[in-house]
Amino acid sequence: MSLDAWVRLLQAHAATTRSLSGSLLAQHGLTINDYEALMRLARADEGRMRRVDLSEQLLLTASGITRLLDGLEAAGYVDRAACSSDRRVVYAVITDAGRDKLEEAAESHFAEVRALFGERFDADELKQLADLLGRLPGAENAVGEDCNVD
Amino acid sequence: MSLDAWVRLLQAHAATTRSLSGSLLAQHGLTINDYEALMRLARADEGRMRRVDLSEQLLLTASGITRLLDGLEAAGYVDRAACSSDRRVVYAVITDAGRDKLEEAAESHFAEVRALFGERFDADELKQLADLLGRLPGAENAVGEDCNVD
DNA sequence: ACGCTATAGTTGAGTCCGCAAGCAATGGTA
DNA sequence: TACCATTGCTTGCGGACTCAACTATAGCGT
Repeated sequence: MSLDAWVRLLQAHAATTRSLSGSLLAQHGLTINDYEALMRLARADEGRMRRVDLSEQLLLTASGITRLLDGLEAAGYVDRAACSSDRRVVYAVITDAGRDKLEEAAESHFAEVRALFGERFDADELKQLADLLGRLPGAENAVGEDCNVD
Repeated sequence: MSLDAWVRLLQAHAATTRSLSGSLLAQHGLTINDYEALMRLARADEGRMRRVDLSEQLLLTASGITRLLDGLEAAGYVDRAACSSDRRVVYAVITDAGRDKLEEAAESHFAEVRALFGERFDADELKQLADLLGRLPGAENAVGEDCNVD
């Protein structure tokens, strides 16, 4: 059995992410994970999530989320909010500034993703790719990004 | 157009790499990149490569390679060698200990990759996946890992 | 022979993130 | 009620990596 698939997954991801993450950072000062966090918060009920849930979706550890949100809070894109029913949890809430930032970043991010993938695959192939990759563990947390473009 | 493919690529890679890289580190004390570097050196002519070429294949910067090799040198898996025709280049040469380590690590790494992918895809799907991912930029540096199992 | 630019490599500072350890609140169980 | 394991979150430390700045060599053109 050839292990090409895995090696390509590794390499393709590294290269693709580097390019996308790089311009996101350069143009908007956001990490891929910053972006994903904002996106998830924006889509969540009342724009807020528990840190644990966020960490699960972003595949980061709890401490990783703490630091990620530290940055987003410092930038004013996210706020903290207490939970009335469980005093251990500290909600992360997206602010208006956060939504603005997300919208601004999404536009160019989408354009790039579309360019990268649209150039190389047709609709059927994209579907295949999504299907195949979707079987790998962890992929169940993936959410289509087209929901918030409508 | 749905961007699922990209999101899944991101998530699937993160999860897959975390698991594979984790056990490689836990069982053999090697990073994925350590492993890839040793593999590439082992396969190279005379077991040596210029640092620049290595960095291009591993998709790391020159400084990243310097530090990676620092570690492998300290562990005794890699040596330095001068180039007679160009005094700027410092070859990285895999040592016998390095080859031993690689062989040892490859065994369990393969088993895991095989388990992860073999469980979820049949031969045709693996081929499709490799083909599709191979079109992404950076993937041309991917080398099938089956070459050194024969 | 001189200077200029390009290339190979290293180093310092800084970022992102995981691990291990810790604290506080929660929800059983006795 | 008292205890205790579990859960949510934060913090100190360290690893891997990048970027920018630097040194040294190479290979021009003049």
